[in-house]
Amino acid sequence: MPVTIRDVAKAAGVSITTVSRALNGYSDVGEKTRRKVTRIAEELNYRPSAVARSLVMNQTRTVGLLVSELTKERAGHYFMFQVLYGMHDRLAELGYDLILVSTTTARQRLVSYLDFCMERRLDGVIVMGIRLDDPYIQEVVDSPLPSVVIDLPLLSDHCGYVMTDNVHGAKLVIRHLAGRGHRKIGFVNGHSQAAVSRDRKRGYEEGLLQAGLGYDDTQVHEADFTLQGGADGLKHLLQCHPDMTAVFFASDLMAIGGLQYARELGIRSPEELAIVGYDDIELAEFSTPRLTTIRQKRSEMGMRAAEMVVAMMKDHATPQGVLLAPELVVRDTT
Amino acid sequence: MPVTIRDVAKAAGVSITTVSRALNGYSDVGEKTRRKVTRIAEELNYRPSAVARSLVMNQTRTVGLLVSELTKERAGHYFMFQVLYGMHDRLAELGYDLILVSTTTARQRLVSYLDFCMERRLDGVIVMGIRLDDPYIQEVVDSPLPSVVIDLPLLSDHCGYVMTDNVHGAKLVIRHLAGRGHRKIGFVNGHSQAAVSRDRKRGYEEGLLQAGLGYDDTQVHEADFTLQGGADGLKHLLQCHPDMTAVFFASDLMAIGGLQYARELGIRSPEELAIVGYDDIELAEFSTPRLTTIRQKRSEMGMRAAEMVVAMMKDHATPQGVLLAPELVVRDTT
DNA sequence: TTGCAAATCCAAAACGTTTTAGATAGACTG
DNA sequence: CAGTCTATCTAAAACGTTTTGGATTTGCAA
Repeated sequence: MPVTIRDVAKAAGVSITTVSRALNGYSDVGEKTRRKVTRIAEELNYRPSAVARSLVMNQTRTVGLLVSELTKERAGHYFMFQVLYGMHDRLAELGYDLILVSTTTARQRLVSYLDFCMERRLDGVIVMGIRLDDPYIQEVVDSPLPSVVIDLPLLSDHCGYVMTDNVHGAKLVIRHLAGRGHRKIGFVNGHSQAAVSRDRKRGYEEGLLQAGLGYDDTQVHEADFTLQGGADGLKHLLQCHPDMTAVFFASDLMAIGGLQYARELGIRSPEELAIVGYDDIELAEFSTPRLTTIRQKRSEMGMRAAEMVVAMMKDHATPQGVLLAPELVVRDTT
Repeated sequence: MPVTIRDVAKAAGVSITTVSRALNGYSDVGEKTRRKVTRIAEELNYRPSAVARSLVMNQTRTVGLLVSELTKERAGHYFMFQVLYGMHDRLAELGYDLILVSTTTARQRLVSYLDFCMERRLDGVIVMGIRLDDPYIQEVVDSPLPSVVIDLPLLSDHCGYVMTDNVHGAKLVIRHLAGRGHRKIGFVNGHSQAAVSRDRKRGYEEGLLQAGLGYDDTQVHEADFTLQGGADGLKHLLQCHPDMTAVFFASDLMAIGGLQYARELGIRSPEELAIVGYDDIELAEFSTPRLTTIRQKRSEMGMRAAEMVVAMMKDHATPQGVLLAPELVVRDTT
């Protein structure tokens, strides 16, 4: 059995109060007792129980990560992994831990996501990969639990969000392509139940208008965010518009799928078809030809989400909507 | 403040003991009191505090996931994500939760990984992405905490492992290539500090001998597990052995890197160069040409690890070494 | 010496559960 | 009717911390 504060107190010949206060750096404990207690705690290899502490302090210093993509299609991980990395790293810095709350957990226990968080007494929660039609969405907004959503503009009393400015990102793409002289630009979007899809589509549209190019609904094709979806999207677009000279894909994975499909048809990029992706995942730099894309600062997204949820938890900060700036990365496909 | 067992007891007009026993399905509580208690608990939306329960039951029903790759190179996620998925899913089924314990957490707190687990009173731990020269390795083996390591054959009193039979997997590759008539087969291995690299190299070697082909050290090149590493590896191999007709890469990502490099040189696969990868990540099926590879049952790896650690925790099962069977997936590059 | 402030220390309560060891009441046995 | 058994309930202890409110000691001025 692990050594408790009582053991330390006994060995040091002081009360458990003193041990607690000595170890936690309170000022009302003498210097030599403090040293003695510290030494003995060290010797006994004492580790204060986080669970006992949580009980009495009424906070677990734990935030949940709710990710629904963990269960279904897993195309999301190219994007999510680095967000997770940044998030976890910053949380650790701030002294918080991360526990996984995929929706499967909730479903299998037949309790709602919120109930799970309540039972575990989580201090806050970060939500990622959630769709507009996801039933959890309402729960997140309504919940009094401090929460931050990634890639979905939910703002309420206890809910903030972090995402990239996708409208602007898509506009950057169109401006870039128009600048290269393209007049007919297609768009393979992600599924309509992602908030980012709506924004990127709006950016695409506004970008076209600003560039003096007309918007044509038939030049847009909606797919999922997978390789296959990208290939299918391009195929469909080329059927309707064989004279298209550039295509914008709403994710790098889809763009790479499109690139492969183009290669199969013997269409060379960028000579015959310019291609632009979105996200700047690692693969974008290593595809052949290297993919022009919009960079999202993924690990920063994670960090900002972590910071916001912590601020809400400990300083009762009011939730905010954070929009990160996208960045055009020009490589070989344009 | 959340509603406690005391509130329920008061509202139901019984003792807290009875509430506890009613809700936990004990037999020494009358049917009508049970119904009443259940109803009231429901009405008050009572959620028993997992932390209070953990304290008194002396178990947190939480296992830690220690993954070192979360912090450094992130090539690992193509492989790890689905392992994580299977692991988390099975753990949830078994009533356990997963908490992230990347090494950054430990480092930033200046406590060892084990101390972290002790403080949080984790019931067990699963380790992934660890290297042979990782300092944590010793801690894991020595620790009395039930642990399961993925892709590293560590077996001790409290430590089991789950991995694919990599020797066999590599042999399958060589047998397949030899069967296709290849006489000179190169090997781009992962870094030497991965246990899987050693095994795959051994399988490569034994496979060659069994096929009656000689083993030649200069036909092996060691890289990291990245796209770039694969490209560099192939480049190096082709310089020494321009007459090589097939190359086996120790990961799909490296193989895809090699494929790209080959395309740049105008070398067609499989006509001029057969290529085989390892892992069967999603990308393998969508590369052009589609990649022949060895499938690892990633989500099963996660599940088996979950099951083992749970068995060790609650049934004091003795740890085991689990070797999963690899599977040759023949596609277009051979 | 007395009084008082400051510096140290500590007993006990509290956090929200589970579990132990009995208590109470009703039913049955003889 | 006494005794025993069973069914149902509960008071209190325990888990390992933090915190509150005070107790004790020390040092120093009056």
